[in-house]
Amino acid sequence: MVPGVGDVFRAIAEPTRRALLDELAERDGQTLFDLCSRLAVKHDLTPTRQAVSQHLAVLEDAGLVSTRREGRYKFHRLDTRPLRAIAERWPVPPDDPDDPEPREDRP
Amino acid sequence: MVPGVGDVFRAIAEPTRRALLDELAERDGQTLFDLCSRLAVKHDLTPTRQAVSQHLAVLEDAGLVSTRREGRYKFHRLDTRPLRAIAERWPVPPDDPDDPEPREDRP
DNA sequence: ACCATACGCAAGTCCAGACTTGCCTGTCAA
DNA sequence: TTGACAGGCAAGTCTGGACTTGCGTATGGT
Repeated sequence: MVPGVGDVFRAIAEPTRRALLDELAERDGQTLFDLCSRLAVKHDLTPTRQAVSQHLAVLEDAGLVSTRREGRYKFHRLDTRPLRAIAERWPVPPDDPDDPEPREDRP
Repeated sequence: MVPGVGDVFRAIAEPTRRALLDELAERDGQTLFDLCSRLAVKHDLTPTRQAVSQHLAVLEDAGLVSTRREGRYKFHRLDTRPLRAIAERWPVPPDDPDDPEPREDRP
């Protein structure tokens, strides 16, 4: 498929998909089953294998994940470059330490 | 409401809301009606006033838009700081010019 | 007082998309 | 070949959320 960059924004709108990106950021080249078990153990997420597979497809569509087949395995790799479009679209001012502003809710 | 930063990711997943952010990035302090007409003229989007109002509420929830009441007017202001969480969560490598990678689909 | 303006609230409709279920294909090892 | 394993495909369910409709509430002008 020619990368029309199937909506990066929509891709990262889903918590499970964000967790998948987190996992891949920590360790590249994981398989579908690897990611399934890591989601369960580290994120308390227990979607079915097919659900995860569909999420990975969305991420791949968005260009955020690239894959490499090897025998019966399919390895997944994170590609953060599409995220650059966000930073470029709405430039963020430099961080101001004493600025009581919302922080993200991650563990 | 205490800013739990009501999902910044979900907020920017919607095309109309992204257009609203674009408008506010270009000109701060616009009212609901201002934004409605600009959406129509510049983005070919014609949602009803209520739809836009609801979108703005979502953006405000996410901390991406702050508001200031003045008489019967309510002015909206863009705040990109919550977007910093995205850049920090998945660091983007420095730009490599000869790198045939997806670009965004904006006009 | 009156009316237009600027906006909010609440209930209802409707569809994209997240998730499941069931079955199928391909790969490797014994 | 047989079985286990890694993954894909397709159809169906169901819920969140985008959008509309209709009415209500302030504010400001004349």
